[in-house]
Amino acid sequence: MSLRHAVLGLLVGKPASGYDLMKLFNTSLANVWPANQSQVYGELARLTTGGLIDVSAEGPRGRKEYALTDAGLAELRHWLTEVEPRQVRHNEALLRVFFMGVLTPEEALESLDKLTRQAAADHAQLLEVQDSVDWSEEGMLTANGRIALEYGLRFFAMQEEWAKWAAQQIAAATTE
Amino acid sequence: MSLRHAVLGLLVGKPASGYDLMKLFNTSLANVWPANQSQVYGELARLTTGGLIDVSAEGPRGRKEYALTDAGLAELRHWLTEVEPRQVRHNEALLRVFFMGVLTPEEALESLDKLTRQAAADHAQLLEVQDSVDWSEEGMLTANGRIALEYGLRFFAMQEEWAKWAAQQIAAATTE
DNA sequence: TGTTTCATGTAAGACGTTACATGATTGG
DNA sequence: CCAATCATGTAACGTCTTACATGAAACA
Repeated sequence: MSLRHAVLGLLVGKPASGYDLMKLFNTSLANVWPANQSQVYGELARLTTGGLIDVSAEGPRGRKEYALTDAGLAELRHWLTEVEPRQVRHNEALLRVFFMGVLTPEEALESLDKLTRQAAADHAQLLEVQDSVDWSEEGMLTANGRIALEYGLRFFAMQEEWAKWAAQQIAAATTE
Repeated sequence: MSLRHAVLGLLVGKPASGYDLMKLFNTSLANVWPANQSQVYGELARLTTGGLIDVSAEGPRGRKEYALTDAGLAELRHWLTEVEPRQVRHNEALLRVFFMGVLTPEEALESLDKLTRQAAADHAQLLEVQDSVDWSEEGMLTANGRIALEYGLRFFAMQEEWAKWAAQQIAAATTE
């Protein structure tokens, strides 16, 4: 049920419409907690019913701006401090590695090479993000955004190194 | 739809019952592609209907052993070589970092410390797995299992380092 | 005036989780 | 004979994806 907390978190400090939130999900949270439009609008309705957010303003084209209520902030804080993070790792890349044995060594190497290139590309893209963001602005998303971004950088670097190493292992076992 | 491919992959070379598969999901694939009993039995029924697997033997207590058909192996190979991996990263730990700004610095440090300890514990657990597995046995799961395990080791090491670094950042920004 | 952007919502179906329900066989 | 293990299946519920449907306002 973390979508709920993603929405609450994005509303901290500044009211936003479903449309605004979608933009945030597609940019800031794209690599952290993806969500689509149906999900967001549905969650906004449920959060409103539950009293965790409310409509703070209405604008043109039926625009509704939602703001966090006290109960909403309390729920977010409760989740952050009291609720144990559940770590469900569905790692499709790893699943593919597990079954790489049904491929020929050539196919396996090709697929690891693809992974390496993908990781390198993702890494480069994050570096671009890092350069394009104005880190001088103060705010929760920029302060902790930098820390989250660093995670991404380290993650992709690790993935790239690992994929290269894995390819070496396969190559070594093949020529053996 | 990777559950399907996880099941197909586990059936490569050796028929197994739903019960057998559950054990594999809870051990080998626990950190790669978790699945529960309902899911597995449901998927076995669907794969049988689709002709990707078939009942190769029946045993006591209604035991049904399923084996991969040619079509099933072809589907697995197709998935591994032709289907683009979709990378949906729902990273709850990172989501929490994003919204850490609503916590006091003390609370934030506490939560990063918890992450550090968790990563260290996970790392240690994998090391135990590494030591307990008999790597001399030849087979797809052991060959590529070692590569997948290395991924886990590197991943947890990275996570631990990163969480420590993040705590330093927070601490530095606080005492500033 | 026409295109783009803003803006919200619903419906169908796939996928996943938890809990319930049942019973045979093995081993001590 | 009793407990543990083996073994399968269903039901209810919640979440996520994809697609459909609609229309107002801004801008060129």
